Amino acid sequence: MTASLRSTACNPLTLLESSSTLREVHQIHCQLLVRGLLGDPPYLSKFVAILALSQNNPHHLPYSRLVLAHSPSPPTVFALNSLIRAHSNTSSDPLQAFHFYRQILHSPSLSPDNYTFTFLIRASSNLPTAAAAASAATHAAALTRGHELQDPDIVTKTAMVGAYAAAGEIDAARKLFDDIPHRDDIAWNAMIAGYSHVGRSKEALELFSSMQIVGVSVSEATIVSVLTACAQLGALDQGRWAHAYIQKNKFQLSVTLGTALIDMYSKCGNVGRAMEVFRSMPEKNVYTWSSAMSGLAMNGAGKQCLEIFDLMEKKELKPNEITFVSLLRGCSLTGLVDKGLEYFDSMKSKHGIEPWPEHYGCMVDMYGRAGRLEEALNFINNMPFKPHAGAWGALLNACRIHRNIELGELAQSKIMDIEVMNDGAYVLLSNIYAEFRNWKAVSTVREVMKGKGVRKEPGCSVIEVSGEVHEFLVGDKSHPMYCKIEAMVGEINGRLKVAGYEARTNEVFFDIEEEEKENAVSWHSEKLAIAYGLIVLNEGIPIRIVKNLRVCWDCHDATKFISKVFDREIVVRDRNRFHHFKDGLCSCKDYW
DNA sequence: GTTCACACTC
Repeated sequence: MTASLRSTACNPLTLLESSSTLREVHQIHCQLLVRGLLGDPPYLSKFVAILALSQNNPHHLPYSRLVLAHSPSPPTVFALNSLIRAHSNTSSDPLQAFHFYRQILHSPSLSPDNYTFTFLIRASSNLPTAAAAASAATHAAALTRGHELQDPDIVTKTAMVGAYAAAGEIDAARKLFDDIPHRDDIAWNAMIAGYSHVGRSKEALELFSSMQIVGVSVSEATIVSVLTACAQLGALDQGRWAHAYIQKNKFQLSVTLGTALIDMYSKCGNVGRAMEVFRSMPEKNVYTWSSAMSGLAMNGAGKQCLEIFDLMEKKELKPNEITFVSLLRGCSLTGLVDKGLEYFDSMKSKHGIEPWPEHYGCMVDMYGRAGRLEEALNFINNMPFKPHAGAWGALLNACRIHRNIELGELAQSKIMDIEVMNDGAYVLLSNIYAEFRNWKAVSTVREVMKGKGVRKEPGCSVIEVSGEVHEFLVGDKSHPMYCKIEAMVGEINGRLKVAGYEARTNEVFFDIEEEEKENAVSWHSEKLAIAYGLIVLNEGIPIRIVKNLRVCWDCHDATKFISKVFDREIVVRDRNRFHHFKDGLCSCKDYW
């Protein structure tokens, strides 16, 4: 042993930080007892804190609780704060944090401080339900105001902004944020992250530009949230800008930042660039690999997705559940059924990972898309737990693709047993009836929906033009350039007709309100967005659209024609994958 | 001490 190592070893607490087995911890604990160091409350607190926050072994946290419970001297706020922090970070039971909080409140000699509240708020935001988290956050806020903490510091307030956002109370978070007198960069980051997190991406980007106008410094965390927002919106221009910002300001390409970049490029349809980032990253973790795989899968590069996974195995990196969701989706979207089954079986046998309902859903989807409906049904019937709505949903979607009414009706009724208000299930079933031109059945489904108060989620498409995001809804007339857009849709329809395109109206009859039925085909939101793109984007610039729902057959056909007739590349990201349209063809090969 | 990354039948 070298001299420097020996001197480190002399400090038991330093040694404790790297201990990964309970045996080592026992030895250090004994040593401290023998040397009488634990009689000193600050020393004891430090011991408890290091142990509680150690990520080396899941048994360290319970052990730290025992140490504190059996100590002769009363706990300090520091020790209890550390336990609250430990339970707010990693514990699967954040409610435990409140147990230690009560201990502070009940002790006559202790009172909570700003640290206590910061960690408690963090614990609140990790509670399982949004309602619980919201009420806990409110509680913490009330306590903070009622307490001698008349003026909670900016750290506590920032944590509260994050807690409200995590609870889905984003407007309450914004109110808190606006009330912080001297907002620092971290407070701005928390608010931007909050918007990104709940999917209010446009507001995230708007707040980011205000942040720059005010002149607050931009950090890695800011850019990560901005990239997340760009990914959700499919805002490639702004995402590229953020990437350039990273390079110009010489930010280190950390694992988090690189992963966010991969995700952004993938979700903006530029998977080639995503893979360049992936290859250039000096350090990667399971998030990085999973993101790359998911990006390849959603862009239809199933083979490469599998290659990445094989490479990961070769490097003996441990995949997690999400890696397998990405992998199985890759297999599913490219029709690699047998390979998919092999991977699915290897989850348990080779990697010791118990499949989630989502993995079963992917398998059902995989068999179903391939037209192997009986096997898909078998897979559902042999699930080790009660099939969730998603498994039946995958089957129902397969029944739509492969036109199977009987099985479709079964799947739909199973979904109704689980989720009465599942609008997607009604729409899929009615689309199956429509394929068979059974309008009576279509209108029955419609009546049932009406009777139960189920509404179809409205279609919405967004397009980014020179860094600005434009949103279109079905039949939306609110855009300032609506007149020109309307004229362009007319031109599109005219030129498509000449080119031999015929509208398929089967599916759309159900999609919109009765009175709009006539024009429905022309007015699906992506058509408005494409028309707008044709008006404002110069020739040769691809039109990129992001849609919240699945593309309907008609729009898919029409977009193929548009790509040929207008000689324009069109990239559409629908609810779960990309369609790259060029010269009258689509990258999905009509398989989605 | 506070802010940041992967998926999900649709």
